[in-house]
Amino acid sequence: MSHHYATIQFLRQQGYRLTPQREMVVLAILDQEGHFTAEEVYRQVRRQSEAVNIATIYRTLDLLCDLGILTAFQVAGEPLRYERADSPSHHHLICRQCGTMIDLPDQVLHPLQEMLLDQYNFAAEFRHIAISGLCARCRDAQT
Amino acid sequence: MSHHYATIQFLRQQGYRLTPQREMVVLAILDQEGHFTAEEVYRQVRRQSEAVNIATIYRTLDLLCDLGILTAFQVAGEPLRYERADSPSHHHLICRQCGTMIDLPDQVLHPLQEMLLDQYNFAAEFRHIAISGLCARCRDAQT
DNA sequence: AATGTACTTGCAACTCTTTGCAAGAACGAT
DNA sequence: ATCGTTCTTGCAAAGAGTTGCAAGTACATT
Repeated sequence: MSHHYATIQFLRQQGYRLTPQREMVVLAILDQEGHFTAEEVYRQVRRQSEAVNIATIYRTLDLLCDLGILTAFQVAGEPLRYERADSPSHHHLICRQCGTMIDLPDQVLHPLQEMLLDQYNFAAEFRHIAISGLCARCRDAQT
Repeated sequence: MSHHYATIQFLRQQGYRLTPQREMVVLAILDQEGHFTAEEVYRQVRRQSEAVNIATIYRTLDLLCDLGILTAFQVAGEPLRYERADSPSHHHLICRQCGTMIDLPDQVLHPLQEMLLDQYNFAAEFRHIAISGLCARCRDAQT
């Protein structure tokens, strides 16, 4: 899903119509690195064309999430962020005090995942989670 | 923290002023069982007095979170929910196929919590999390 | 009890996101 | 190439929550 044409084709395959707006959004998100907000995609798209409404951006990003091309996550109090689903799976530690975000590799959750499968017979799917807490500095500052 | 007077005193101890608005919010949340939204607290408080603004409700709930009297959590796509911090911590496994909810004792997350503290120096706070995945039955049905 | 200051509140405006609805457009069928 | 259906979009308004600012008030000080 790294080339925009593949994504466009996939859209059509799923029975969605190919509109210029959707194509521009797809192009814009392939340009982004890491995670991005709807607002950022909007600004990027607007550089190409005035004729796009922010509501369409939101709807398209939502659609791309449903199709598994994007994943979304939210840091409390901040706008929703999107990320390409083909980027390596990872999670975030977010300090509730200072807002620092620490990237967390996927495998950190493997032990928990195995445990839930063993003891609860439940196949947990951690797509893109954000764990809230206190970072080292804010914890030190508190005491 | 089960009696409202204790909470009120605690507020004052921390250097916050005791206003009728804050007292009414504290009384209202002690009335609630389980989790509740800002809107629900607002309605409850409005039954006592017209003279409270929704912004004050939000600010007070926010303050009570900071003080550790409440915790907040959000189910995606739903309004933020608050819960008394002294209620027993509970988590859920939610099957994305059949919707079954499995209760999860708090200590299940302890190993992960310790690991994050050890290796990332991050004090994770798991309050009322919902883990999505597939339960045993739906997994069997799929193969 | 009156006063001053700093904290709080109410209000209105604003941010982020979603939604209803009518107008517009993609695309399969003719 | 045209038509019709159905999907999409733009627009405006609404929902959820936050914020700046001026007015109000709790509380320590006198």
